[in-house]
Amino acid sequence: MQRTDFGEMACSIARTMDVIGEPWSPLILRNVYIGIRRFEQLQESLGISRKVLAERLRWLTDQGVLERREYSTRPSRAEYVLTGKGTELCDLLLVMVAWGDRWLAGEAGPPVLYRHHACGQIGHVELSCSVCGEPMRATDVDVLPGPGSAEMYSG
Amino acid sequence: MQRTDFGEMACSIARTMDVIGEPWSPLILRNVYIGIRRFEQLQESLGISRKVLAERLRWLTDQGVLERREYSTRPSRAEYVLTGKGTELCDLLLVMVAWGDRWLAGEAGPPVLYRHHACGQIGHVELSCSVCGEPMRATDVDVLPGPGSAEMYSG
DNA sequence: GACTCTAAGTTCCTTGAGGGAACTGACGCT
DNA sequence: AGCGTCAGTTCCCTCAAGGAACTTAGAGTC
Repeated sequence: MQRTDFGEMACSIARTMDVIGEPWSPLILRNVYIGIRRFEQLQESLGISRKVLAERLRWLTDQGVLERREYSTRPSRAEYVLTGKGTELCDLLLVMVAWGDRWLAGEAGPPVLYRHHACGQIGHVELSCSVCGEPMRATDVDVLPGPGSAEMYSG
Repeated sequence: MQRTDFGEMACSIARTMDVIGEPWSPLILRNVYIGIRRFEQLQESLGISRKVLAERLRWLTDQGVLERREYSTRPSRAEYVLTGKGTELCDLLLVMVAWGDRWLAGEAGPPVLYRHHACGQIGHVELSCSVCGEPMRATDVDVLPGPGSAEMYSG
């Protein structure tokens, strides 16, 4: 639907939304991440239209987030795997999960749990500063124009 | 456009997407966050259709992410401010910025910089575990069904 | 060899959401 | 009275999502 081209905006949020902002894209990414890699499986597990799924997979592949890997050439059979770029995008999903669990899960509790390899505990992600390691949230930062800014407030 | 109702899925990613997954929503949130709070300012700064802006503001207000605050009743003049729920959602934007800056910024560099209050340095967010504080990324976790899961792989 | 099954898409049609421009209502200013 | 501002609403058009059916190409079975 998105006739406005977010990809050209001088804003990393808009540009990120351009890549995975379409509905379904994060869910496709999530499923590939947990091991659902093939067209048929993705279609069934998500209940997505085959047409839209094909479009999204092509887009995500074009963007370098997924890689289409043929495990059979005749007939053409493929699975989709995360690239490095795509794997880092899954970090974003963890943050969405943390927020969704906190604000939208309701009585039933979180639908999925994440066990951290390092400590073996069930936890969620928190944000910290890449420089000092202290917590870094939206309320803890000042926003300044950077080198790639076209104009004030556009990025 | 989204005829599929993500809000009812047993998946925190889908439910989060239901709240801010529509195009423009994250950008509206971002602008409110940096102080662009009024209809006219939002419309002009984003170049969004007035119709769509009105729809999004109503939706985000209904979801408890924004609060419509009238600063004049006659005539009706309002500004939109972030609720606690909405402020925490801005953390998600910081992660989108970090990814977008890293993978999409190109030659020009990041369009916006974020200075951390605690250390005064320009940095970006990194993800850490709420339990042990060590880095926690998509590659560092196991995914397990939780109490609110309807079925395997649905959340 | 014909029949069925599977996987990965593609094609076609309908509906509804996004975009844009114009309009509205209520006031303030001069 | 006339213009400007703000916060929307209304109208129309186009294009994307949803869904079902179709296609292609081989594998397995009788």
